[in-house]
Amino acid sequence: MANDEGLRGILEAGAVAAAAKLLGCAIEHHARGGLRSGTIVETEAYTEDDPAAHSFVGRTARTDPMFRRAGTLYVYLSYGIHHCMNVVCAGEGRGEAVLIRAIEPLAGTDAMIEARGWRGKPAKDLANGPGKVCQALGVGLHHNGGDLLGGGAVRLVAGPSPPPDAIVVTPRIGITKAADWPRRFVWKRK
DNA sequence: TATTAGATTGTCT
DNA sequence: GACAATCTAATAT
Repeated sequence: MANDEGLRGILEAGAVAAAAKLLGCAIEHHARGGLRSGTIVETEAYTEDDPAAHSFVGRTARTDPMFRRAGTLYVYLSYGIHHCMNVVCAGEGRGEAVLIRAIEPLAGTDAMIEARGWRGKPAKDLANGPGKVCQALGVGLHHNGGDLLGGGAVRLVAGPSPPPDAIVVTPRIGITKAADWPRRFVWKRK
């Protein structure tokens, strides 16, 4: 585990390395209604040489935060209805980020269920997808460009690292380019 | 339980 | 005008 300074260093090391080490860390959203947080259990790395990455096309108005310094929160809207959150990695102008694909509810589970209209279904499936993570945590486009390490409403908190043998690397899903790149990291528990 | 098809909005060419 | 880093629901096994 590491403190905020340690986290920043991990992020600056690059998206691939950061994706593996972010497993076990927690995302916190400090809102008026209460604290909502979850443990990161699935990530996906996007680098500047990745055809599937938004940054591959170049820096645009939408992907601008992705080119900022490590620790920046990058939120984008997908398919017009779902938003996904990323942790910007590397350094200024690099265009690397880690997509938070899934978390395990830690605190404020009731608020998540109510926000998502989840009706008595297993909490395990409450945020097991990129779009669900944002919706469950209440993270929206207005958080885009924020600093996860700067004490904002949305924070990244260090947590216990899962055992190396519990980390599974698999091909990516839901994209049309370079989908077979093994850059999806899943914390598999037994 | 696994697989297939449809929905829906912003951004880029 | 077309595409996109997805989710949900319904149908088949």
